[in-house]
Amino acid sequence: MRARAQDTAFADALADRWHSLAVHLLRAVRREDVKAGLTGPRLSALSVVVFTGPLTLSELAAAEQVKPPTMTRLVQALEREGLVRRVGDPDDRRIVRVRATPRGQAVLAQGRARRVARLATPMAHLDPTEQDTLRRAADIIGRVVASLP
Amino acid sequence: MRARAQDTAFADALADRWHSLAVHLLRAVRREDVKAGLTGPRLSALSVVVFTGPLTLSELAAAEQVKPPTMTRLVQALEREGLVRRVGDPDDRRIVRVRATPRGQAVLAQGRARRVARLATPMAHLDPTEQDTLRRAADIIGRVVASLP
DNA sequence: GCCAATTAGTTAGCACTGCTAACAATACTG
DNA sequence: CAGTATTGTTAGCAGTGCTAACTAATTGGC
Repeated sequence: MRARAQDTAFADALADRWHSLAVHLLRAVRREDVKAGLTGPRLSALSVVVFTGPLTLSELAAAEQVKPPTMTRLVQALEREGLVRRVGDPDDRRIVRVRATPRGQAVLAQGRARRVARLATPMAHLDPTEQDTLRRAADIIGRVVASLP
Repeated sequence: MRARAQDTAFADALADRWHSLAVHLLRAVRREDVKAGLTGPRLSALSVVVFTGPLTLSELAAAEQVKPPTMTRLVQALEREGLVRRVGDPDDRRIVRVRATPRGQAVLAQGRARRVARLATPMAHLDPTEQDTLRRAADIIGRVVASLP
């Protein structure tokens, strides 16, 4: 059994490393987003709308971990560009449902392809063992991140 | 040998997953940065100044992958808060060297500890096999990210 | 049924980051 | 020395994110 101090130091080093990796990964990927003609947050929100289907504005804000006023503005921008449509709910007229237009779906598919390709290309060249390590690590990191308050 | 299409699809899924993880990891960590009284970019710049020692403004901008005007503003903010000092170079008077003050070093140490702790705590509770997976995955992701243009 | 409390979304205004373009000051070079 | 290159700054823009304050609609208690 390792001493507690050593465990902590090891975990600190891991945490530091992963933080740094996240920063660099995102910086690299974000450059690609620009080419889609959409900023990161807009592309990300559009992605949720496309894949999760019509959502209320609040649901979308929660999914993107953003406050409602911020999402209002993102949706306005997406709507101005014709990528998304706001549909009122007949039963509860306070509610705004957001759904992707066909053009929104197309733009997302392209932007996503570009963005993912940037990471996917080097990942496709890893050997199968390494790919498997990444798959398992993703689950672990996913749990760690999900556990954060 | 697997078909090319399958390899690509697997790598795409991995890439997508890691992109999403990076976004969520950083969002969680950034909340901690706020408690340091510093925003993410300022803390990050301060970190480079503290660990890499005195740097010119351009070097700092390059290290943070940001354009000079952005770094000028970050350094101004850090200087206003007494965390950093700008020192002119006697040999080349165009140059501004940025160095951390003792207070800057102290603030960084605290903020960094808080930020890292947020990730390190759940990571310390992983079993050793999982920690090892993360360590190996970090190297792989590091190589992938480093390979990006 | 009606008024109060709650809920969904919006508007306004702020701080911050990041960019480009244009500029000043200094250093280098033919 | 004149012209060019480099370093850093200022100005002004677009975008994100927040809180506070507001409107409109729904729900609950009486």
